[in-house]
Amino acid sequence: MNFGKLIRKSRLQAQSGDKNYSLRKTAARIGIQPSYLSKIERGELPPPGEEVICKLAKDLGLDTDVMLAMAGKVSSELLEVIRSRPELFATLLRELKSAPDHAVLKLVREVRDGEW
Amino acid sequence: MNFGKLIRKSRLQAQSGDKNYSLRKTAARIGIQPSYLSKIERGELPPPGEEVICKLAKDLGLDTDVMLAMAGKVSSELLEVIRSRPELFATLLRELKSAPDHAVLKLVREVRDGEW
DNA sequence: ATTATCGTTTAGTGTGTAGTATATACTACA
DNA sequence: TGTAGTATATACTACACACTAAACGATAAT
Repeated sequence: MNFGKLIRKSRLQAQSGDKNYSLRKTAARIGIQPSYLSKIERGELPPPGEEVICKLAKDLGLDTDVMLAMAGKVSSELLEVIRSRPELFATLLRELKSAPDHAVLKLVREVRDGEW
Repeated sequence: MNFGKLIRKSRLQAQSGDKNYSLRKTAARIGIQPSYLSKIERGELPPPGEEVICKLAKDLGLDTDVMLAMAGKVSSELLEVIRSRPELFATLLRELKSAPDHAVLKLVREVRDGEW
């Protein structure tokens, strides 16, 4: 499932229960042209920029980070986290590159429990 | 200290012990025009792209991730790590955003000791 | 029937990124 | 004094990104 198809699928699903999810209405809420959204959904144009992706994800109830990833991007907020302490986070991410999900999740829990 | 100044400082330092670190020689090794390197060092142009930054860092013995951060960038390798499991790493990074260095380092050590 | 809404088509714009190429000017030294 | 090495100035290129605007044809509602 690529970016455009997922957007269209989610939008149509939303539309089935709420007629405000037509392509035009959705585009209007997001603040883009209907033609642009149409082309994105059909994959005629590549995914939009971060701001538009975030608005779309929010509007359609999708995970922002996943949608950004599908678009080949990473949230600028996360980039800033890395840039603020590049050596530290570069090391951590490289170590975790091939760690299994549960190992990463374990770390998340540890941090969440405030172990410092 | 900004990107250009650090490059120039490091290059001049290297040049004091090895005359192959003139602007021209360095640019030639990196594979860019001397004029371009000059402008970058003086901040007349913004920092170069990832590839050139990496070559420069390597050539001058600087940390690649730090230099990328100074240029407002993050290694495409690390971006790929995040994009491969966006929910997981987005959560982790947001949790660690305001964690002190030693807490992050502790995690690095844990992972390094292979705790899974 | 007509007007409203729908998705799509066609054509084009502005901005940023990542450089190249060539010419000029300074400085030391042999 | 000329020439080798150094830095800087000026001008330009090529391409990707992130969209806008207007009109078109089909379908559905009033």
